[in-house]
Amino acid sequence: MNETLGRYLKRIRKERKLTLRVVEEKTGISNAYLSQVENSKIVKPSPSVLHKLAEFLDISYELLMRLAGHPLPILSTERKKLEPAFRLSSSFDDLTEEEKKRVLEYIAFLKSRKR
Amino acid sequence: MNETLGRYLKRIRKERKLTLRVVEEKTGISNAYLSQVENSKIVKPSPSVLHKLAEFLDISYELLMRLAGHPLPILSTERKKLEPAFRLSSSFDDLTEEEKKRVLEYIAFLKSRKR
DNA sequence: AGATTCTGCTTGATAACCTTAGCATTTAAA
DNA sequence: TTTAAATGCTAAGGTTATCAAGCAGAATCT
Repeated sequence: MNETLGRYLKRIRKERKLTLRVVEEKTGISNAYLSQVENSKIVKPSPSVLHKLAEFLDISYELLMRLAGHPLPILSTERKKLEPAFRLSSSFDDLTEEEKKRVLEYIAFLKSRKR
Repeated sequence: MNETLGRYLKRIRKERKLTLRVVEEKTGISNAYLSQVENSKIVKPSPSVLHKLAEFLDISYELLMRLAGHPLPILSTERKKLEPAFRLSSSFDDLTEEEKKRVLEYIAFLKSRKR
């Protein structure tokens, strides 16, 4: 199955170990609605809803818009030239040593699963 | 009165000397609906509708989104202001694109948890 | 164990978007 | 001038997004 808005959002939420009700509390979007979005009962949430989710989960609003099938102002292909896909922002430096370790462990974990 | 979506669209259409029905023909958006939008009976047309209008009238989709009150992705000019990117250790490079994305999301999440 | 809370989900209601049909006035054709 | 077409609009209805309430099973507590 290819990546869809609902599948993507559910995966991210699970990765963050968040419940539907926690997301509801922080974003104001009802858990009932979130459930429907995650299970693709709802096709096109409004930009406003997608923006709240992107902000709280700290993921790309632009990606959510694209997954929802909303037209985007600037082609993402053009934008990728400005921001090479896989660079870490300098905010990595802001992490504590403990957190940096966890990131590196997470990378190691991903690699270990490859075989 | 300050500039609203409806007022702006009506002004542009008049400037182009187009009728509601011509716009309907070319965009597939009903003249009835267009009338309601122009007279602010409708507050937030979908991004899809705004995109069709922007294309046909040859005006900025981004501006229409802003006038409609839809959140916008970060503009490319603002994005350039972001601090220079920073590369992680070589182990990061061995990951697949998908895995890199997850790592970045995880870092972003850790950062967001701080406050 | 039994009780209580947590979690994801479904159902029914409301609101907003959007269309089809049609009306009133203005414009243009005859 | 009479008739026909064009134009903007509104009313009514369908479609879709969104919420409030509540249910069933899982997890947790006592």
